[in-house]
Amino acid sequence: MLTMKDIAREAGVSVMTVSRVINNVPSKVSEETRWRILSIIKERGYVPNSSARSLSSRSSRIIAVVIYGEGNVLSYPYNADMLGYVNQYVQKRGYSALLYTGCDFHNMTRQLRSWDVDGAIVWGLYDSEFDRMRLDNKIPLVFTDSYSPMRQLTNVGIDDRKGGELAAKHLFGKGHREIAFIGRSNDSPVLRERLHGFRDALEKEGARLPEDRMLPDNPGEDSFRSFIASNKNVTALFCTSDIVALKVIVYLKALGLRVPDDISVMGFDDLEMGALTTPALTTITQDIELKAKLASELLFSHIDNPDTPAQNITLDVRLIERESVRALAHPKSRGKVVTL
Amino acid sequence: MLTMKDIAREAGVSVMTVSRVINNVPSKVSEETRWRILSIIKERGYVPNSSARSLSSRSSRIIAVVIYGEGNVLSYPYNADMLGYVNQYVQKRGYSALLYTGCDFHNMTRQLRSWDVDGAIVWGLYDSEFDRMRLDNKIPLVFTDSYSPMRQLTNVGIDDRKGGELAAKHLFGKGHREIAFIGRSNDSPVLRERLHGFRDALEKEGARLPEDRMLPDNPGEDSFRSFIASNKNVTALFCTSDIVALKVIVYLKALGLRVPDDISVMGFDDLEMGALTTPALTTITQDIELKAKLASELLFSHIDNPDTPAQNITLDVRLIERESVRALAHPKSRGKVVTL
DNA sequence: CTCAATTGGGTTAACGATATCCTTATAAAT
DNA sequence: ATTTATAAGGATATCGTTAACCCAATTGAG
Repeated sequence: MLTMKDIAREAGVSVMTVSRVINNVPSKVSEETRWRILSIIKERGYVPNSSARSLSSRSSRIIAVVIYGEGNVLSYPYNADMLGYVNQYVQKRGYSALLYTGCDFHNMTRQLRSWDVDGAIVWGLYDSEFDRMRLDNKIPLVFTDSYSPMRQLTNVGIDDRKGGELAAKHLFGKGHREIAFIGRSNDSPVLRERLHGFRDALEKEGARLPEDRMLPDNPGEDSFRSFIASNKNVTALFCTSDIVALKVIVYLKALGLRVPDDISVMGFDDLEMGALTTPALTTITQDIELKAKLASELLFSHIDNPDTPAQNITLDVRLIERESVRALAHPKSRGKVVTL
Repeated sequence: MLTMKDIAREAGVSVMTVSRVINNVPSKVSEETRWRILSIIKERGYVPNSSARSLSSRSSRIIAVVIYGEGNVLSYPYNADMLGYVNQYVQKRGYSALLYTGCDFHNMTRQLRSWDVDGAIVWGLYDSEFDRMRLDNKIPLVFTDSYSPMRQLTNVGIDDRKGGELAAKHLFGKGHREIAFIGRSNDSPVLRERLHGFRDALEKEGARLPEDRMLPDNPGEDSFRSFIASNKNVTALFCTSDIVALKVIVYLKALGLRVPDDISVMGFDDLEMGALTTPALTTITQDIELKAKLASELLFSHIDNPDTPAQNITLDVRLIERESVRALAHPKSRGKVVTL
C-alpha cells in the first residue's frame, strides 16, 4: 500500500507537509510545494488511509443510517427512499454512510461505537427503545418520526395528526359516514397519531369510529375478509400506509368489490407506486426528500457545532386526491370538500 | 474512550491477553482468565475500536455496496430490495455495509480504497466502466448483472435473454402478432439481452419486430403518445421493467385505452407493486433474495480464500401470468401457451 | 537596527489495536 | 534426568495518520 511516507520521500519533504497539503491546512505550506505534492499524489494515485486518519483524528467521517425493523426493511419503499436521499446528502458532504438494519439493538450500538461514527440518523424505533439508545453515546443523533417524550432529542417528523384529520375530512366531505380504519397499533406512535387525528376529526364532524371499525396494521387476507363481512355498510377505508391500501384493494377485488365504485380506499405516504395503480390512490403526501435533507442538515450542524440545541421539526402534509375515493350522494352530506 | 489498556489493567493482564480473548485465539489463555476478562468487558461495556483494529490487522470487516446510477437509485425498488438483502447477509456475517451510490466513479474507488474495504458488491455499471474499475484494486469484487466480456470477473446475473424469450412466446401464444418493445438501449447490456431474446423468439415464431416498433427505456408521455398514435394496430407491449410497464399503463389509461381489454402489457422484474395494481402485471420474475444471497456468499468465499476462482452464475427466470395480458382470438394463433 | 510576527517547514509522540517473537512453568517422552 | 512440547501469557514494534510543539529564515514595524 502506498502511504504518506512514500509521497513525502518522493517529494523530499516530511510526512507532516504531505498531511497538511491533504488537509488543506492554510498557510503552512508554500504554493509551490503544495502543487508539487499534489501532482505526485495524483500521479501515484495515493489515497489516504481512513482508518489511520480516523484513529488519529478521532473523526471517522462516517454517518450511520439506522433503520430499525424486521426483515428486509428496504423493501418498504419509504425506507428505501429516505435512505437514498440521506445517502446523497451524506456523500455530498464528503462523508460515507454505514447502513444498519434490523432489531438487534445491542449489536447496533456496539457497531456505532466501534466505528466511532461522527453521527447517526435513526428511524423506525418505538418509544421504549429510545431510552436504551441515549444511554451510552455522545454521538450526535438525529431521529425521524420519533414521538419520544424526551425533548432534548433532535427530530424531523411530519404532522401525522393532521394527516389523519385531512383524511377524515376528505372522506366525510365526500359523503362517507360509515368509515373503517386500518392501521391500529399500540406500538407505533406514528400510527397512533394518525388514528388520533382521524378519529377526532371524524367525531368533530358528528361521525363515529367505534373499536370494531378498526383493524390492525397490515392485516392478513382472512381477517380482512371477515372484517368486511361483518361490516357490510362501511363505505370507506382509511389505511395508514399506501402499501396496506394497495393490498386491501387487491383483497377487495378478490371479494368482488370494486374500488371506488363499491367501496372507497385512502392511503398514507404517497409512495410513487400509488400513482401508478388503477385506481390511482388518494392519499396523504409528505415530502420525503425534504425530510431527508433537513435530517442531514441538522445532523451536520450538530457535528460541526456540538452546542447546537436540539430541534424538533414537524413538516406539513397534504392530501392528494386521485381516484380511489368516490363521492357519495349522501342525503346528509354537507358537501364539505377539502381543497388544497 | 475505554480502551483495551483499561480492561487489561483492571484484569491485571497485558493487553495482548485481552486481545486474544476478544479474537478468540484458541488455547492461548486459560478458561478462568478468559472468563474474568469477558466479564470485565461486559461490565464496562467495552467495545473494540474498529479503526485501530483495521489499521493493525489490515482487515476492515467492511463490505462496500456500490450502486452505480444517477439520482436516488434506491427509489427504484429493485435496487432497494437488493441492497436490503445484501445488507442482511453482510450483517449476519459480522461485517458492515458501506453504501455508495452515484456516478462519480473516481470518488467511489477512492473511498473503497481509503476504507480498505474487505470486498465490494457492485451493480448498475455498463461495460465501459468496468475497465476503469479493475485497474486499481486487489479488492475482492462481485458484480451482479454485468455482461462484461472479461471472464475473470465474478458475477451473478439472470437469464435476461430467456426472460425476453418467455415474454415473446407468451404474447405470441396468447395470439398477439403486432407487438411493440419498450426498453431499447444501447448502453445497458441487460436491456440488450432482453431485446435479443425477445426479438429472436418472436422471429422464430414467424412474427417480426421492426425498428419502429421499439421505444427507448422509460419514454416520456409525449413520445409514448405519438408512438401509440402511429402504431394503431399494436395489440401488446413488452416493457423491460415493471416500473415502465406501470407508467405505460397510466399513459394508456389517459389515452382512453384499457389494459388488457384494448391492449396488453408485460413487465419485467416482478416488483412487489406489480402484484398490487389493477390489472395485476404479467411479468418475468427473478429471485432477488437468492441473487443477493449468492452474491454475498461468493464475495465471502473470495474474502476467506483469495484463490477462489472467478465464477459466473446465471439464475433462471420464470414468467408470472397475472392479468395484464389478454388472450386474443387470433385466427392464426397456434394456441401456444407457456406453462410454469 | 532590533525585535516580533509570519511563513514554511520538521520532530516526536500519540491514536488503539494486532503481529511477532519471547519467556516461564508444567507435563510428557525418552 | 534430560529433552521436548505445550500451555499461558508478556514485551515491543508497527499499522498510517494527525496533534502538539519546535525551529529557522524572512519580513515588517518602530
